[in-house]
Amino acid sequence: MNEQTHERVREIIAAVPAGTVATYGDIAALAGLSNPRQVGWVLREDGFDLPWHRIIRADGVPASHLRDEQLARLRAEGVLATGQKVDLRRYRWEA
DNA sequence: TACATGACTCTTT
DNA sequence: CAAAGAGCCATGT
Repeated sequence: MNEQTHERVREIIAAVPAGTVATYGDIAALAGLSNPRQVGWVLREDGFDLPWHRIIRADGVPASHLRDEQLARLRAEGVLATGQKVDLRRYRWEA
């Protein structure tokens, strides 16, 4: 993994404002990555000090193993979810 | 080098 | 609306 790219991903995620969400694909595109899976990789390896709960899948559902925790944190920021899906049209962050 | 795994996404059934 | 398949790329064994 490229160091610069890695840092760029971290910066972008850190820049996502509270009360909004972004998809893995969004972050990947902004960071210049072709594959969204790389974003997930960065978060898994080095995302403990980042607002990881604001990063969700393209269908509005958070990663399965973090689903509950993420939805809880988002709800606390004012991001409401229908069932397990967040309304991207309303909360999606745009750079 | 080859194969499996995973915080993904898109298209087609 | 749910499920399946195919791309995708970094890592670990």
